[in-house]
Amino acid sequence: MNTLAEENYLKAILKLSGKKKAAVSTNAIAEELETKASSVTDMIKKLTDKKLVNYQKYNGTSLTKKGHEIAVHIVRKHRLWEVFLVKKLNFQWDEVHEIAEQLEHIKSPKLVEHLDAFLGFPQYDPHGDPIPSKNGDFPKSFSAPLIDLPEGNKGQVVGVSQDNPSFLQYLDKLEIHLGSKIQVIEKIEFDQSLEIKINGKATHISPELAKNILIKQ
Amino acid sequence: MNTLAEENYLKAILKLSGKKKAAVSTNAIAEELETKASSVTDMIKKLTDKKLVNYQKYNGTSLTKKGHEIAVHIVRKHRLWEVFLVKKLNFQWDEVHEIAEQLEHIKSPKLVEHLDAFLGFPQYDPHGDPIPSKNGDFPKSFSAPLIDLPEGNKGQVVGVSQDNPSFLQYLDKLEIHLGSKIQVIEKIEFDQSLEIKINGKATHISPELAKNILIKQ
DNA sequence: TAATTTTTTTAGTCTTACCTAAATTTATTT
DNA sequence: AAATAAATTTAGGTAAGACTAAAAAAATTA
Repeated sequence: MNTLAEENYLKAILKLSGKKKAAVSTNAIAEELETKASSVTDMIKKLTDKKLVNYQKYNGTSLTKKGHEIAVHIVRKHRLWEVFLVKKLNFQWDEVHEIAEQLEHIKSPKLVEHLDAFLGFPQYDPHGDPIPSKNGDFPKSFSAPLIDLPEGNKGQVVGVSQDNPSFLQYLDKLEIHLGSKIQVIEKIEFDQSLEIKINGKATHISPELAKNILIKQ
Repeated sequence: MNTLAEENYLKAILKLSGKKKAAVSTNAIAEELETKASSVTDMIKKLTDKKLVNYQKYNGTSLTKKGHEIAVHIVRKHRLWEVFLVKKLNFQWDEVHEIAEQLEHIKSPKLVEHLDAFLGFPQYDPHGDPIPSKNGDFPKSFSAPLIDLPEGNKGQVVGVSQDNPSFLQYLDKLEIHLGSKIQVIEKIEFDQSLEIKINGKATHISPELAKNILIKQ
């Protein structure tokens, strides 16, 4: 069994290595976990001993098969709990991340499977992120950042690529939710900002925002 | 905010001190938490500094008002989660204690209140134990151990005073559940065992069992 | 390529929460 | 009341996981 700290390291490495499973730098992990590089080196050595990561001095860290499985399972729990909080306990989508950070570490395989069934085997969490199955498979999702949508095209919001509350609250204010239909009216070349139409209303949004909204056409 | 270890100590002291809020011995705490007396002394000093317990060398430990509040709140969370696991996730009553031991430490006041509402503000957990309110008040319950019921009398099972799985599974086997009606046919003076009638069937049970079944007449 | 900067690792500490062994206090017997 | 036993505390140590400061390696710049 793994400690809370170990689980958080595995999760951070998964997040940073992305789909290509690239090696992750010590500094990147330190920044992600808001800790110091020296602490990361210590922990990485421990995870290496447990065969959860591959590590060579000065050369970055990647997850082993076992480490990857564990990390994905934590993500599964995190996202299932988020669905529970929003769908069953009526939380807002910007309130659930922190609580799910705690709940994801509860250890009981049976609990996860019962929760999954209770929620009706959801495929996406309240932010549109895919929920891995029991076996670690992610549902396929075809989406792209709003900023890549060509001028004139329409699409539907299927996810967001951040979960910090201020970002999510701003989306709420703009009345942009999962399922909202957005049309790109104009792409301003000067600063990459966008003129969009949402719920019939025209709005102007920054490229920073548009990068973090995921669209399915 | 308190650590997991601190919370477990407060909970243990609450459990051991009972309704009279009696001072609890160092050894009793050590046994309850399966640790050593010297470790208990260490932690009690820390809790004293935080003004969560009253402690005088060689004279036992009791909870302060603040310590009592925290401990009761943990019990509240534990029991609400047990209700959730049994009522919503279809767990058996002997499976939930361990998982609730983890869930009770999740820190989010809003989560507890939303969960309480979601469950319909239950007053008792799946073992018949009273769930303290948000303010720490326990619902009144009039119950007594089955062993104290006089010969011939009938009563209804409203609770159990243990939650270890082997005890609960044995009750299931005997078809004794919350709400079951029991009549004491005969009290055997020799070994304090009981002849009882449950669901029309006569059964013989040990005094050890009868002490841990709570009855309302 | 040499010098400088950045990244990473090592070495040595700190705190939490546990431990064992020994000392001390309290309780129980004789 | 003295002797013994039991309970409790103190003293000193350990492992996990963090830290700072210094050393070493790698990357970048001049």
